[in-house]
Amino acid sequence: MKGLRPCSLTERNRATIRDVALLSGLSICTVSRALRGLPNVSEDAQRRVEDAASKLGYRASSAAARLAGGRTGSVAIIVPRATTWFFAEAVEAAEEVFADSGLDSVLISLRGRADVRERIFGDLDALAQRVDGVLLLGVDLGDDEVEALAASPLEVASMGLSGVPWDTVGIDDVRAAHAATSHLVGLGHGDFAILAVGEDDRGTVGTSGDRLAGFTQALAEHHLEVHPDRIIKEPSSIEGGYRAMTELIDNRGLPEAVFAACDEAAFGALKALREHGLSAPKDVSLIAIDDHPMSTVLGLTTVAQPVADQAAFAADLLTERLQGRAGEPQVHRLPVTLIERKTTRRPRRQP
Amino acid sequence: MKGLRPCSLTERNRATIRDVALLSGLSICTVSRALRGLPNVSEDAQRRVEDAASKLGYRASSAAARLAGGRTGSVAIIVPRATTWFFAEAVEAAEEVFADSGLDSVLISLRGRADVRERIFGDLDALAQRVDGVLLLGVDLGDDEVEALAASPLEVASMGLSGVPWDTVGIDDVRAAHAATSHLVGLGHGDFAILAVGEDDRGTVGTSGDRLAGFTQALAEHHLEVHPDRIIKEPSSIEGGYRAMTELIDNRGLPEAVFAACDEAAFGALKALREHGLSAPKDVSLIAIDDHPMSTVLGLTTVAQPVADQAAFAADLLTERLQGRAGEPQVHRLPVTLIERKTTRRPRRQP
DNA sequence: GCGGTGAGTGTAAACGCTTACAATCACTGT
DNA sequence: ACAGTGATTGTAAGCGTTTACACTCACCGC
Repeated sequence: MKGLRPCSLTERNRATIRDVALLSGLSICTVSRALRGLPNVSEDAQRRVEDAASKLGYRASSAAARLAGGRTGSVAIIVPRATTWFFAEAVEAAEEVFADSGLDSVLISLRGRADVRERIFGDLDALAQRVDGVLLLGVDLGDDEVEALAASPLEVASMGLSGVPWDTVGIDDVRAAHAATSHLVGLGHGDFAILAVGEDDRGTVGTSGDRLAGFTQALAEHHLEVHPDRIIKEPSSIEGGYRAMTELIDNRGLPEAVFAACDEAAFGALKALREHGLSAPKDVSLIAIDDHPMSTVLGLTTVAQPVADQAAFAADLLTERLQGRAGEPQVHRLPVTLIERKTTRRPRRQP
Repeated sequence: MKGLRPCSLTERNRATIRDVALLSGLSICTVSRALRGLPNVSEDAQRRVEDAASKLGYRASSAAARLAGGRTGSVAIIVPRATTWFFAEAVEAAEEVFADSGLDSVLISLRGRADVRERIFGDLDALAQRVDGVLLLGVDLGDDEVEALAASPLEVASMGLSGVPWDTVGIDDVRAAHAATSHLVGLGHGDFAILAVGEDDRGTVGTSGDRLAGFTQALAEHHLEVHPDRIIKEPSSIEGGYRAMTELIDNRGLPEAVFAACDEAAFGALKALREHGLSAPKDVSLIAIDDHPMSTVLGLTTVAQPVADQAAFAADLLTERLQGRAGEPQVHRLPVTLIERKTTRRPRRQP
């Protein structure tokens, strides 16, 4: 207690840990430990520190803490795109969880820009310098990226990813697609198509791949085969859905029932239908996955998934890891529910 | 499983400014100056520093820079909500600008939570400790908040705010509403309503207030008065628009033409119409402001505003401020364009 | 009594940068 | 010649934490 010269804290300067030490009559070190809830602090000391800190309105400098080897107090939320409803919803839910834990959320949108992706995953050390952990929302990762992330000092959690060596939460996409398709089959349809399953250089993988699998599987269970012609590979977006449905109408022939990979693709499909003087469910049954807020407006039948819940859950898991939870990576699948609205119905059998 | 990780890689230490100094044969101080583009560095020194830095893959530690009184290298993007299309679009555009300038974007969503708002604006020092600047996207500020922000060391820029002592960009909401309303008038309608102009404890202010003003003004120019009954105060959301239109249909009587404060409100209105067996433009002309991606799907006539451009512009202004630009705060208004689609048409005059 | 133990506390050295201030050096005008 | 000047460079003192390590005391079993 002798090395500390009294430091008059003026009104412009924040109180430092030193001021707290002085006021509480303890050393900086003890204060630091007390503040962080570390062991080996007597109850008396703990109380004195807390009193002094609150009296001074003390708030630790994150910069100093970070530099001294502590944590940065922030996490990165990485998304492929930030503009779609799905990701906006997920980002906000995650941000809320982090904010409530006192963590700053650094948003990183890949925006489909290869240079951005490169910049981030190519230098994870740089990222690790600025954040403690990474929350991946719907980012499809290459093996090399998974490896790099796992090897980095960063804690990681993800949403909508599987087979990764960290905590992850999502829905069972195969099952969701299966449910949607089964609904279509149950209605009595006989001719099916699947819309807007995206494709990247590794083929139809990830979410799209799973949904296609669920679709195929459900049909197979009813001894129905899927003609390759009925699988329209377009991005899972309004535009993609629009182009896919247009292709169906113009060239491949309208099926009785259509399963769109996501609600937004279904919206695009609806637009294409309308432009051709067609509509659902009159001319075709249409179902999707998501339950976008616009789906209720358009009466779209869909398999609802809890987007915010998934993201919040994943954010929680990451937060816990950052607080030191150890153990095997967890995998959680949240349930989905079919919401029947007005774009699906039994086919009218032609005479 | 976290089983095998190359320890050597993880343990590796980054190059520090010291290493650069050593390699270049210059002092730390000179290196620091060279790296930051400060004056009083010879061309020779500059080159040597750059060579050494790139050879070592040097990246400054933001934590250390921050602690030493320099900049944090990050900015806060504050939004009232992150889940709507409007804000998602704006956030991503801003994030892109910041990322390209090497700035981290810390996302803060107010989420309508008073405690969050309090936490942020009540302790701007804490925020200033973690970010260099703040970008406000569509956040309606109280006078006290404007004052606090202006008094803080933070650089500030905003989108969709006026009368503030910092750079701001937006559209002319009065004029946009005027254009929308004039379109309705030009079509020959005689009975108008405005939907989903939000209201907070200070009355109808900000964007909603301006749009209401533009509406009233356009009608006044044609010697038309607005009955208070025809101003439906509800939040500018799908739900709000739905409730507003329902109120109109059920209780106040369907007008000939409706101006919704934003596209999403119009979507809600469309839903209400459909539920009553009505539709636009058959039973009512409907126009809004925004040009949401779903508007093309639904054929909504609207006044398009460049959301991403506004946000990017504001982000640019903030970036420049952070780089030392001085001068009077700038105010920019970006142009809007009326997009006529299928929810508006001339009234069929009853006999 | 005595080394051993462990909880509670303090000392001081990092952490990697910024920045006053001092130092150097070639010119300048007188 | 010589103080003055301005451009360039170096020295070293912080910035506010964390943390390895040392220290002080009961208190223990023997």
